This record gives sequence, C-alpha cells and structure tokens, in this order.
Amino acid sequence: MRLSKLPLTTQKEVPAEAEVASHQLMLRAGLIRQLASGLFTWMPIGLRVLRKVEAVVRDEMNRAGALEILMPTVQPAELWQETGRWDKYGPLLLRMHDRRHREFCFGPTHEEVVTDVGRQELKSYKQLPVTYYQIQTKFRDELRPRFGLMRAREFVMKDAYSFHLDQESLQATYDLMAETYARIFMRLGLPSKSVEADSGEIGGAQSREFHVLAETGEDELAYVTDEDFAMNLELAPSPAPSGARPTPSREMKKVATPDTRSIDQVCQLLAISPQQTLKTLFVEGEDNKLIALVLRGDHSLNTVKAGKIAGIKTPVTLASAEQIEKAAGAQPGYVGPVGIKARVIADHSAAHCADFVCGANEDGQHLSGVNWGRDLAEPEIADLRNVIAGDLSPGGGRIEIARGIEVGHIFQLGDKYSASMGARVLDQNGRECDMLMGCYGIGVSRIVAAAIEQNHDDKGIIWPQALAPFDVSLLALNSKKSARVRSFAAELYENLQSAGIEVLYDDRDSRAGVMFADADLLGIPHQIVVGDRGLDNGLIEYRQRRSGDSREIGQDEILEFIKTQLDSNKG
RNA sequence: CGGGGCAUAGCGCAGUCUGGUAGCGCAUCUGCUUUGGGAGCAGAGGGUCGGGGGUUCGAAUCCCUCUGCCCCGACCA
Repeated sequence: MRLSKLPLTTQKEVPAEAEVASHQLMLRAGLIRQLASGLFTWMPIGLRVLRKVEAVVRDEMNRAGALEILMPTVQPAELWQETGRWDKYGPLLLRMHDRRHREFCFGPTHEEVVTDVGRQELKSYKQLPVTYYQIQTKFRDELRPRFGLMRAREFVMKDAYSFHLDQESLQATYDLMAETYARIFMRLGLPSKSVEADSGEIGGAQSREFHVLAETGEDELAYVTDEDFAMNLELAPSPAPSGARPTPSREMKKVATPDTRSIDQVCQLLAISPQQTLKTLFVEGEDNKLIALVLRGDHSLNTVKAGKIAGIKTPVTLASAEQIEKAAGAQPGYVGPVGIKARVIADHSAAHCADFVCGANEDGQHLSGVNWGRDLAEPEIADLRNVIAGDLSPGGGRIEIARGIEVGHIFQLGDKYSASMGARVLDQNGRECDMLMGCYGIGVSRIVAAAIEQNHDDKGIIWPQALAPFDVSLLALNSKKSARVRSFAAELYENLQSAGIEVLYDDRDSRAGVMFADADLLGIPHQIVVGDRGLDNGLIEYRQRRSGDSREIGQDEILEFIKTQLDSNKG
C-alpha cells in the first residue's frame, strides 16, 4: 500500500481520553477511531491487524476440526426465555424490539442460538462430537467500558461451541481446545499462560482462562514453574501454616500510637514487621450485621474466597468508615478483634500468630502481645487471603505471581443449555438424551490491544510478525527531488510485492524525520530506507524496529535479504 | 449503578474566579527556503465555546437543566 494514497494522520499528542498504552498508541497511529463510549471504528491499517488475528484463529480452529458458521447478531427474546437468561442476564444485555413490538437482544454470547442450531441439526450420536465456531461482533452493555479495545462494548470474539454424547468426549474436545488456544497465542507471538478459573455466571464444571502476559494486565496469576499449578489469584488457595502456633511469651498491653493508621506506620513506630501485626476488615453480612475478617498485616483480602463463606453478603462489600466506627468504637486503622461484638473470622495465617499487634478499638491506641485463646476467643478460621509470591503451592513449590490480560476462556457447560432447550440426540440404545456442551471464547479485538500492551516502546508499537499490518515499511527519502530514489524505491516496492511480501510504501513528500517517526509509531517489524546517501555507494539501509539495529545492504541484495529475514522470523 | 472529574478548531490546551463578542501549539492548505530522525519564514482555512432554558444592554464566563466523555469500584473475551 502506498502511504500517499492513504489519508493517515498520526498524532504526536496523546488524546486525553486514553489512559493505557494500547489505547493511546492505536489512536495516535490512526488504527482506530472512537465513535462513542466502548464503540470503535477500525481504520484501514488497524483492520489489517484484526484480520491477521482472525486468520490465525481461523486456521487453528479449522485444523482442530471445528466448523465455521455465522449466527445472527440479533437474537429473539424467546430463546433467552427458554434458558431463563432473559431475566437473569441483566443490564449487560442490550434489548430492543422490532416494528411489531417483538423483543430482541443484540447477542452478547451465543449459547442459546447455537443450542437451537444443535437441536435442529443433531439427532443422532453418530453425528457427534461436533464443534461449531464463528468470528463475530458481540455487544455487551458494560457498566464501564474502559481502556479502549481492552474492554469495549462492541468487540470481535471468536466463540466456539461443542456438542457431545458423553463426558469423555467433552473432555477430549476441551483438552483439544486448550492445546489449540496455546498454539494460537504462540503463533501470534504472544507469551501466554493458562490458569484454572472461576466459571462464574456461564456455569459448568471446569473452566480455564488464557492470559497474555503483560505488566499492565488486570488479572493476577499464581503459578509454579515446574508444576501443573496455575490459577487465577482469586482462586488460588493459600497454604495452611505448618506446625503448632507459637506459645505466648508476652503480656498484652496497650500502646499509644497517635496518627498511625496504616500497617506501615505502626510497624515503623513500634519497630516490628508487618507479619507481627493483624489487620481487621469489616464486611457486610447477609443479616446486615458487620463481620470482622482478620488478616496478617502483610496479606490482602481475597473477596472471591470471602464471598464463598456462609453468612457473608455477596458481592463482598467493605463497611464504610461510619459503619466501622459504630461497630468498633474507633476509626478505621485502630480497630481490632479484641473485645469486638461481631462474628470474627480469621485467615488461617492470622490465626496462627502469637504475640501480635492489632488495633485497640480506641482511637490512637494499639494492643501488643495479643494472643488468641488468652486475650480473646479463638476465631473461626478460613482461607481468606490472596496468595503472595513465595507461598507454597499444594504441590510444595514456591508460587510466583504474574500479571495477565484475559484473552480466552474455555468452559465445560455440561447439559446446562441442552437440557433447558431440549437439545437431545438418540444414543446407541435408541434412548433420547441431552447432549453435553462446551464453549470456548477468544477476544479477537482484545488480542490486538493486548499485543500492544506487551510490545511497545516510547516511540510506538512493535508488532510481532504474525500481527503486523505489513511485513515491511519502505521509506523513500526525498523522493520528490531525487528521481533516482523514486525509481529505485518504486521498483523495489513492486518486486517485494511480487515476492508476496506486504509492504507499506511511504512515498509521501515528507521530511525524513516525519517518515521515521511514523514508521516507528506504526511498528512494522522491518524498515527499508532508500536515500541518496546510500545509493551513492549502492547501499540500502535495513533497520529492525524492535532492536533498532540497522545495517547497510547492497542494493542488488536487498530483496533476497528481506526474504531471508521474513523466513527466519516466521520460523 | 455508587464516588470523582472534564466538555472551547482534527489533537493538546489557555481564557471562566472578576461578563464586553475567542486565542496558543501541533495538524491541514498556499508560497519561498530547507532536505537522513516529528524543519524555518510568510500567509490562509477551520469554532452556533456539548444541547436547551434563564439572568443581563451584553454570556465561553453567572444560574437551572439535560447530554456526552474520562477516572476509581463490582463484571467480563
């Protein structure tokens, strides 16, 4: 593509609305334009990237034997009423009606529609297993769209659904999809990790999330390098403390701690470490009374775990400062479990502490030398905390923590949809039975954003080869004045294209600095620079976007050189 | 939905407190000069100051109201 034919305006300045790198760079490079909150137009170069992702996903899904279909984005309410989700799905579902006042929704997902397909098409166990998939636009009316394409309301998703006669078959396809997903992210050049996950609303027995690793990721992943252990932090069990609780050796006494509300401040004042302190958090109970959750000072509350404890209201809500003062008689920062009139649940690490420091339920005062069973009743014990790096896994390894962006999620649905919608086949014995189903999603448009989060520098995007909108940027410096540059570059452009290489040819009448800056911003992996300075010596400059390394290549060798570079990169 | 912020040219912003009819940088267009890392000079186009209502001789500015967008929280590919 000739850049002179493309109305591309890149921006030096970062749009105020964009917070994260991927959003900023996509706007600056002119890959997307925002229409409204969570709605984006894919501009020519951006769309090429999206298509690259789709191509890899499609190729691997086909290779795994899945069948591509395309279902409507608009779905009738009746289907959703069959599964009960018309009422349960809530405001995420964009609802509308047609001219006859028949109700519809814009599909946020397609379990209902595909189950309808399944019950019409599939009658015999001999047709199973089968996996259908589509790559299509979804709409979810998110309460808070965020971070550009990372959480858009309208987005492109690859969703696949499998149908089975029995659990063994479902498990086999589920495992195959897990392998396929790992291969997709590898081919896209995006280091990823899969973890066990909470299956949430969609339900089902097993589920696994796929994350692209990135510092800016919203999820935390707990894993052990040499073990199978890999879980979303919200699920990862923290190890029970080993051995008996140390015996008390100190007396409880009150210490004045004015203006020291945080654990850090208390530790500094008393010259102790956070492990010797306990913090107390109040959450709302189902009966609207507050419940005290006690954690070691260096640990943090895991709200998913807390929400699973009977009596705690879900979603877990932390009490307000007013509620806390009313219940404990002290401001947040000075509350503790001693003498508190509330249900007390301690994390097992906190329950294992002796001679600890905690708030005295009196402003400006803490207690030191406190011991369970002596100074206050033994607490209820539960796993309440997030694991931290260095904790032991169930297998005995040291847990590490990484951040990731969720780009895929696979589920075993079982008969949840087939049973409610009557999707049945005849088995070997002529008996009618509900099919089992699996579902497998990939956030195609989110992958584009995730790739940038993982691959950029201060100059712009650095596309992995498989995602790059073009293979090569060809810059013709001062081409307006120099007929020699103009003709060499034009010929090279034709030759590269004939060799099947995708080229973005910068034939604009711009200054060199502008062309370099735009090429770096757009992030195409290989740059070829044609200029008079090189041609004087019969040389062309080749530069790698990622490393910034450049070298001079003979003008007759440049075509072969680029071919070799691309081959070794595609590997 | 709860809490906070913002809305002035395509983008980034000033002007609002203290009312007097809109400005700066980038981008765009023209000309000249320049030409290997976001050039210089000269000129030009582009704004119902988010919408509606009110106060006033006069509103970007003050008041009321609506809308949109962004950030923090719960949810998700």
